[in-house]
Amino acid sequence: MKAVDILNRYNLKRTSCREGIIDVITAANQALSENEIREQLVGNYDRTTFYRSFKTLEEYKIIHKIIVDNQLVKYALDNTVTQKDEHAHFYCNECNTVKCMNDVPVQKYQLPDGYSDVETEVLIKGICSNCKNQKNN
Amino acid sequence: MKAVDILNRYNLKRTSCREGIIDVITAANQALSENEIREQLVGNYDRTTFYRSFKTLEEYKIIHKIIVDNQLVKYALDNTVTQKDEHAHFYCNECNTVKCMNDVPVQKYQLPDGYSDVETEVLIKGICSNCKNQKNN
DNA sequence: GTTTTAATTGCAACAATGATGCAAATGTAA
DNA sequence: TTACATTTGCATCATTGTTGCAATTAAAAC
Repeated sequence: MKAVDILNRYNLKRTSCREGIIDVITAANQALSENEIREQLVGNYDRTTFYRSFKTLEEYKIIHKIIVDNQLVKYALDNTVTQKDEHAHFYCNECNTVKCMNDVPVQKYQLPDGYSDVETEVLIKGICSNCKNQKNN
Repeated sequence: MKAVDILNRYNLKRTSCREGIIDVITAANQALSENEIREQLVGNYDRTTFYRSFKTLEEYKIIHKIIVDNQLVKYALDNTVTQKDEHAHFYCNECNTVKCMNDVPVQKYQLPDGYSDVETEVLIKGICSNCKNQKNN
């Protein structure tokens, strides 16, 4: 889906900053940090504008944050946009990339009596296939 | 285990700030935020000291952070100290508390070819038994 | 195409937080 | 009690999240 369509769907104004952020995230096959997105973005935006664009896109659940070790922040398109189910995230300890594992659904957890779950976040850390290959060569 | 013993085990100096932080976290039956810990702490410590104590305790894996929605930060004793297995965390959307679900082990996820996992973090969001009870009354 | 209106931008400014250098204070072991 | 290494508190700075406001821009109405 094109950035314009996504923005329209939520009645958000089509500004170049928002459109750019969505385009960059869509094009990437991994979650990107704020800086990685800024670098790939055409045009230079004020810090505040950039920050507010993210905030808006998050509020409307177009993108979502993934945090690793409470430091590294990466962004990816949200399920509501990609139409996929709740999925696990994978963080590679080698190359520090984050990927949405669309084929790895979040499992159901059996909670103690009285607890009810609404949503579950799963972050798997390890070595990605890319880095594994490089090690074997 | 007493705070002193924990510090000794890692050859960390027994300072009142470190000891206090560990004591407060140990006494609580839920994960606490930095402010919650500071409030319960006897004595007043400089912002930097407090911050550095946390950093040290985290480095030595005595405590660990749990982040919810990338905003709320809570701390709990680490597995290496409590001797428990990798467990899920539960965040209550009502009372905003975080608990270590020691009885809810992290499940194994089947990753795509080439990926290997080292560690998995699970955060389950929902309603805790306390809040559920209050609603039913 | 022009006008109108509401949302967005860029800027200034501030708060909160993470981080470091350094002298004074403290914990630990000799 | 002394000696040494670590930690503390303070000053200071960088980064990041946030808001108010006037200027600008997007979208809708004409």
